[in-house]
Amino acid sequence: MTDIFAAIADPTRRAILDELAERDGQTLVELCARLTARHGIGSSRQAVSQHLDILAAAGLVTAERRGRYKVHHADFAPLRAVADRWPIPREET
Amino acid sequence: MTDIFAAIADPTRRAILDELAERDGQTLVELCARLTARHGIGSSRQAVSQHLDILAAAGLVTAERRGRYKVHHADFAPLRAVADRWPIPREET
DNA sequence: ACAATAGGCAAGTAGGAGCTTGCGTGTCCA
DNA sequence: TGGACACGCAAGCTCCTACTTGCCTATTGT
Repeated sequence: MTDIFAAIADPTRRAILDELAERDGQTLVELCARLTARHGIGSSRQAVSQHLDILAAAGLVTAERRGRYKVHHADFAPLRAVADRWPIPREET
Repeated sequence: MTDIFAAIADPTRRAILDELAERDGQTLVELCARLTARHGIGSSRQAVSQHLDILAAAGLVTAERRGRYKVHHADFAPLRAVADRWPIPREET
């Protein structure tokens, strides 16, 4: 279990979480395609795979094998540690 | 205004925010002393100063001159962008 | 006035993070 | 059954980040 703050520090990893939040259960190549098409991120398959490893190590992503595919799911629960660490003032005006 | 996610990615910077959350209005040398004493962080004065620059660039820290001192304040409002980006599930069961 | 204190600026260094490259393994379909 | 597809593993490279080093300015107190 690595540092969750470091996990969300990278823009590409944040885009991956954005993608999985919008459409859960994507495969690796699917993520690559949509990152390129919708986020302007031209990362290679290996690069995205390494990012997924880091996200998984932080507990933010889980994966299950489906035959020759590997389906990825996002779990945002660990982000509570980020949101609750400091007293964020209420949305006001 | 630099990346707020990168700003909170460093453990030393998080400790600085912790310190300012607990005791607002500390000076640079004060922060150095308390980081060493209470967080086991032996960063030099210049290192902490550079961290404060990064936190200020992210809008998380403001500072005001008080004679020969410089007093630092934390502002956690920008962290809403972090807490609100993804749907964090409610404290479960 | 002078020493001590608080902080600032800038160049140089070492380690790590992200990416690539190349090849290997397992699964599905025609 | 063979080829295409989805993914895994590992070494090498590059660039950025955190830190140090050295010197400087400004303010305070005696």
